[in-house]
Amino acid sequence: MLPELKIQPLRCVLAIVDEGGFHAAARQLHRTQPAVSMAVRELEQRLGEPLFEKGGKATLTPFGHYCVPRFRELITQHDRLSRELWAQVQKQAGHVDMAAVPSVASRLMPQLLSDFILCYPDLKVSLHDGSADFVRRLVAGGEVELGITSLWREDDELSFTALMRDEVGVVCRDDHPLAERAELGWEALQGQVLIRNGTSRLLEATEAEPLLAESAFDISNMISLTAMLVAGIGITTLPRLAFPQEYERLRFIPLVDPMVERELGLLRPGKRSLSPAAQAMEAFVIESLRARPFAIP
Amino acid sequence: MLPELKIQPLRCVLAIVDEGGFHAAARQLHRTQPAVSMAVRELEQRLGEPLFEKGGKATLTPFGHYCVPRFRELITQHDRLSRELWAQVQKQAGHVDMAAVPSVASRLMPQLLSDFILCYPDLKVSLHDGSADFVRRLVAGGEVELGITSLWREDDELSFTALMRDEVGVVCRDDHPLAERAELGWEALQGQVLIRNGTSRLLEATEAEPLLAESAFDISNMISLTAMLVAGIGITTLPRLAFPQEYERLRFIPLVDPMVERELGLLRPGKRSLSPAAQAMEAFVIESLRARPFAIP
DNA sequence: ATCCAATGATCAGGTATTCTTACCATGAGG
DNA sequence: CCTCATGGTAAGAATACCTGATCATTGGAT
Repeated sequence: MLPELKIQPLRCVLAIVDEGGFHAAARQLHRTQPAVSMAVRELEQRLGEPLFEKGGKATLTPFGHYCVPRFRELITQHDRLSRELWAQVQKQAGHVDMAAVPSVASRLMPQLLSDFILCYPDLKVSLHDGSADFVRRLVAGGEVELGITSLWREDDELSFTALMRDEVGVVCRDDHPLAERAELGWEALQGQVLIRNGTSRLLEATEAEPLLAESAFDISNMISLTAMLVAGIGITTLPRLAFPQEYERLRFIPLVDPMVERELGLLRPGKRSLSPAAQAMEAFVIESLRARPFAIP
Repeated sequence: MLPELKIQPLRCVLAIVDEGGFHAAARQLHRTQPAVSMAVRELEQRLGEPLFEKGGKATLTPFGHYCVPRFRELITQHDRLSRELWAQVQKQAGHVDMAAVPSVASRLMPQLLSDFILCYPDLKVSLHDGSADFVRRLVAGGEVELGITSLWREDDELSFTALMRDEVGVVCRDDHPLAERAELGWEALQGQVLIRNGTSRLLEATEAEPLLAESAFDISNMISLTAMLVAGIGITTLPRLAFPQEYERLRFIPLVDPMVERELGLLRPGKRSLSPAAQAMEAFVIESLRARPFAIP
């Protein structure tokens, strides 16, 4: 019933009008002149009404005059869309929603993002941060496309790419008896006031697990935790990256017996694919973190 | 450089999304399922980015989600335009600019237009009126598409279709000595006060031409002319259709010696073609006036 | 007047595109 | 385990499309 207008014939008509002739139009369109003639004729008989006068010159009929601005409008819309999609695919535009664990968000992401926008100046990035589980839920729920986190629970809906090792150490105030030690074994911590935190479960299923039973506090908030450490109330264990190095009085002593480390990496939806912008970010994150100390090759 | 998006593949994508599957989409589009698959694949590799996830079900990628509303927008625009053009061609919409000589405009057009809009309820008509020469100039200049007028000068830019004969007669007041005559020859008018008007040149090159030399007045405005006739100041000649029959005291006496008549007909651009709406009007005018008294078959 | 250059139109031919028919792989449910 | 649904794949056919050569007409120049 309704005629299906194709883009190219419309473009032909506009070219004829703009260039003022079939030959010139053909030149502009990189076609031969008969192609232009036939495209127009096909369009005309599809519409059931001629667009150009029959005699010699390329003159519009009244109906043609009526059509041209409308054709031009549709072509403009088409080209705008085409350019827009192309920009997306070429990563010259787009948006990435991502999430990271707080230590990564504050210690790695600033540099990483500022490098990223140098490569892709027109991409926009939104960064959420929260616990590893929070990050996992954001990725699984599709609210963000990528997460940088540590994974402890396998999930076949998601795919995890390990990128960095982050060793666990003991954090205490500089006047603590253990503060000057270069490294520690877990036995040295027995009897100490140990404050649990969100990362403490890394010690589970290791030789150091008995320590967890002794701990009196469990502080998940990082600000509160550091306040307690600075006040000398106790000690805690943290991955190195989560150690708040901006506090002068706190010390980080690697735990070597047992050696405990978390694997930080990139979490992405396993089945679903990524937006072009997120693909760029994914590749960029992997390349950046692989080039760092403690990287997992 | 920029990919040329075709309408049909986009429609495929929307159908898949709306119907929730390739098979259902194919059914809706009256295509086979492989055609849909291939259309999508072709579009995807033209964009350089998949729109649907690869595994089994018809699920959009993030890029697909990004595209669908934009595709829908473009398709909507396309369909709107398509419907609009179709309505024009089918004469279900459109506009006719036309012009007519005053006698036609006031005596024939009211009925004709009211009949016309019964046939084409959605067409709009603009009617201008003026002297025959004014009508000719409007048509020649493209300001109106059709004119109904009498033609005395040939013009190969325009094409004229004669439709009605309109005989010239003498108009006088009911108490005039000639008022009761059933018909007149030109000799009977000698010595009368003859008022020229815009139609008087019809007498030129006829036996009655000497009368024109005697006339003292030349009144082109119809209101003024009738006022003078009603006042009994003189008599004039007019085609029957231009005779203002609403004035009870005026009489129309056919001039039979010589028999003078004008041909009223339809004037249209000779070379240029007409808009669909004007084509409808042209055919309607010809058919209507051919069915009238004094018609020229 | 006559030639000439330029314009569109036309037609035959080959090439691409795009549809269909038939068949395959996979996964969910009985 | 079988069946029915999904979508994907391959080969043939129909269609659309472009090209190259040729023709008819027109408007200037000579």
